[in-house]
Amino acid sequence: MAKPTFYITTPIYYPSGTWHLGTCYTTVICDAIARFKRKQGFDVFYLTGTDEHGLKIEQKSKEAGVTPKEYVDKKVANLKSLWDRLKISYDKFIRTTDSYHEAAVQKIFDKLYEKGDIYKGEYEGYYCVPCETYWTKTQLIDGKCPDCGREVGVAKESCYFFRLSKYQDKLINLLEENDEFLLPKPRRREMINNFLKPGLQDLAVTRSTFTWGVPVDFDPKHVIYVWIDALMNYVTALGYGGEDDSLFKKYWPADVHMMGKEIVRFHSIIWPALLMALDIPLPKKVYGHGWLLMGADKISKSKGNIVDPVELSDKYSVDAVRYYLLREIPFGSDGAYTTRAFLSRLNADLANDLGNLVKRTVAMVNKYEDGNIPVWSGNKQNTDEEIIALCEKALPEVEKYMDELFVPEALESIFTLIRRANKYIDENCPWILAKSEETKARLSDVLYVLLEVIRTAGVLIESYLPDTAEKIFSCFDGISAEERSFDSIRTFGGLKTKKVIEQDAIFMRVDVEKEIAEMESKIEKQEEVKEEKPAVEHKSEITIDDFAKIELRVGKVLSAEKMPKTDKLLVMKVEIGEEKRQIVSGIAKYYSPEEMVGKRVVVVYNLAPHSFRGVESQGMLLCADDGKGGVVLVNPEKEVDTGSEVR
RNA sequence: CGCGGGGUGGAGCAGCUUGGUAGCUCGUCGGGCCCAUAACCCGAAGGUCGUAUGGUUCAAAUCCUGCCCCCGCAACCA
Repeated sequence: MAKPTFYITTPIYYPSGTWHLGTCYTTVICDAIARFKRKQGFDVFYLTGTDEHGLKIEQKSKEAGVTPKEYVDKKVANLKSLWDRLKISYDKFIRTTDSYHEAAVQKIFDKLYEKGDIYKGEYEGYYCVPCETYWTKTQLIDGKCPDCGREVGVAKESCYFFRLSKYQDKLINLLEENDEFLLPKPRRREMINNFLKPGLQDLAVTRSTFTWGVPVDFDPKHVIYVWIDALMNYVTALGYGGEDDSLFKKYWPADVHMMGKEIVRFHSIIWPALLMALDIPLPKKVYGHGWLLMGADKISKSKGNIVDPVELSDKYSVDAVRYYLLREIPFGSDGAYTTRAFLSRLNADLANDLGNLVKRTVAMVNKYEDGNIPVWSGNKQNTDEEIIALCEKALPEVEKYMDELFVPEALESIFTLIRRANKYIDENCPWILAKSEETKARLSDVLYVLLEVIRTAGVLIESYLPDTAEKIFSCFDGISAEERSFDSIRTFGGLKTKKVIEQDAIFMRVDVEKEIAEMESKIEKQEEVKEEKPAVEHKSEITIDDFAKIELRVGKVLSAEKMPKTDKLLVMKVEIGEEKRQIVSGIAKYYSPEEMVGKRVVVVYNLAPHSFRGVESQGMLLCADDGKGGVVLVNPEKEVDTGSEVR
């Protein structure tokens, strides 16, 4: 009989920045799930990859002075080596620049077009000529290009649309009826209430403002945009739309699409709609996990994102990193990375509980049994029943959790067993049993029980921490494949190996305070370096005449109030000489209405009025970035009359 | 009233669906042990379970209501 299949995917990553710990989160979780399923006997296909097209890549590569392909090749090589480092057992790595993918995407596009689900229309928007970019009305800043600040014009362009609106009812139905499709549950309501219920608009699925992408084959001026290009990877990777679609036939529909919550929207609305249009069965599950937030560490906000997964792995082992990611972050909600939490977990669970358990047990077997693993008499005394029961129910429990994708809970079960074993040692005091001939038999049983628990833990933990399992197994001389299987731990007593080998500690304790101090000082140094050469992007040079076009005047805030239903907007009345103007500014997060009143400010006087949510703003306040995402008002150093010009 | 989640001992979480002993990990303190990685084991301190000392009930962390505060999504803005 053919094995049941299991198809799991990560999103495909966009190679425009650097890879950090957050990048690893989804991938490591999927890896643990994939390994676990394989071990359960599933025929697993684990897919990951990169989404390599788009304007940003085109721009970044231009800046770097290389071709887009060269640019992404380098990033992808980095990513692959990161995955290798973290022992990611993906079965396939798809790149949207792979030729089979590009060909399949074109084919899919054609098919949708022929079917009438894609049509050619007019895209109307605000176009900034120098930037060659369209903006929506809401993206414009004071009516100007958010990138360069220049005037934009209304432009029309032909463009292809996907009839997303056609699938609205089906999608609502899908999310409301199918409990399993989108998890965790709260995301479902978010999608329904925020996107589906208000109504879906057809989706522009091509661009002609950049060229780095898959062209529409019958209209090559247009490039297929991310929606179809990227999302389709989940099926093209299996050969859909290609010559050999045997993998597609075998593995589709996907069992789990795993992703961060920021892209749940695309996967739970656009993706199923596209599949419906193509008459492809829908994936069974879309899971949007929370984020690994950086820098909740008291140390400082900006420091967290310097955490480099490779560095952490080199310093503390790959499995320490994997364990932290799998164990510490509550799956549904967000978790924050802190160095202290990372090191505490490493110490408490991996070094103290697990590492030390293995070490002390093996040491005792060496000391009291000459390294020979005793034969278990089967006589159960004291707390034997309890620990044996725990051992036998460990796998079913872990399986139950893994079925629901509760990875941290699965690990918790394993460590409950490990902790129980440490207690078992104290309850039975093997060193006392070793003192008398009469208790030798009992000693042997106790040691056997311990070794069997350790083996069980090793078998269970292999999917999460492959290196650690290997280290545990290496303590058992010539352990068989059978003894490493799930089946061998369903009933207690499967340990058949004869001898034990003493190994180095699996995990060493670290001095938490010392390590944190070290990391801090290192981070400070890195920050100093950063300050020396800030990567500021400067605008192109202007003449004094250009500058003269801008009229800046000093104003005084007469009144200020928060604009209802917004977080960031303050509506102010500002006195500028004889005049009073209403100005809306996005500073509510940094300045309260009360503290604004009476403040002198610098106003861009001749800025065209712009309406925010129906409230007109007649000018703009000058603010400086504070470098931490906030803003600071610019005001005259000495008191001057309102209305006076700033030059 | 845009939508949703949450506020439980010093920290991070569970418990709430199906009201009735507030549980776990870390940290702190005391003890034990000596096989082991200053580790392991036991015990203790510490919680009016955001608030109204609101409502329902014999009984509420758990159900209902008002309010406050956090967070996410959306919106909006830098």
